[in-house]
Amino acid sequence: MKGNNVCIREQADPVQISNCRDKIAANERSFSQLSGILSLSGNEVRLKILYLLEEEGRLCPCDLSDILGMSIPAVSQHLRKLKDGSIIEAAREGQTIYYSLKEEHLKVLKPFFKYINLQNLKKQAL
Amino acid sequence: MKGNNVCIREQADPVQISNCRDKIAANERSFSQLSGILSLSGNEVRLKILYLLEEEGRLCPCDLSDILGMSIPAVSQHLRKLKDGSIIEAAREGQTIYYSLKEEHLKVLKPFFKYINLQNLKKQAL
DNA sequence: TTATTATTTAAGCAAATTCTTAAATAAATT
DNA sequence: AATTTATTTAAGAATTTGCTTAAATAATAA
Repeated sequence: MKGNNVCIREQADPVQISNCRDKIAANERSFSQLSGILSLSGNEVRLKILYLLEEEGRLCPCDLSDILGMSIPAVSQHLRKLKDGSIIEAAREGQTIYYSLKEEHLKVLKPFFKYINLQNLKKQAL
Repeated sequence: MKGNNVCIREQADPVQISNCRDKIAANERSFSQLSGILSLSGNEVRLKILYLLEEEGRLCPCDLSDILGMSIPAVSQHLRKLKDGSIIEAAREGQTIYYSLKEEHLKVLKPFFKYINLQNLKKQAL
């Protein structure tokens, strides 16, 4: 960011700006963590995967690929991102690997599932 | 997606898979809408902007640029995305344009602000 | 031990994201 | 009318994302 091209508003409130800077600085970690979770959930395929895991308890890459109509490597790569973000966990059972939601970030995710199901109810009420 | 490279599990439950497909199909619009909001909020800069608008009521690009320490065009382009997504709205006042949160999607956003403030309280409790 | 099944990994590519810089609007001031 | 101020827009570059295809693991079955 260059110094010029900057507007120095006369009406700007330096106290407000300073307070805002403090608020941002005080929550830097939270913004980083939360935006991480949100950007993972903000992909339509991954949001569907999370919703399905909530509904079904656990699912394997093979079934997810079947349900979502996309290739297994594509699904697997989404699952890895979610796992890297500590949003889901894997449990092996023979050759099959079952993925499920981790408790850790469920509080952030639950409202999303509620939103989806609420929209569905509204639709059915018509 | 190619037909081969597909695993046809013997233990796969065709009824479960069919039900899952139905659930996804029934909520296609909701997934699209919600993932849109989440991907907008999933950028750290935009999440900060949304948080600041919630805290302050309204802010202009100039002040946001100052608070966040980034160029005005960069901020302006984030604001446009948020406006295109109906998450914020603009109100002109002379040369200054004030942005604020729209009521429409506040229900989805509110938990994020609560999360940030809760983390902050936890930190202060130490 | 060889083949099959379920999954992951890696390389490559097209598209999307996010910044920078420079130029264009648009309102207020001189 | 010309200048300043606040903001947007556009073009370009670096990075990230999300798929495809092919090859690599890893467990089970023949």
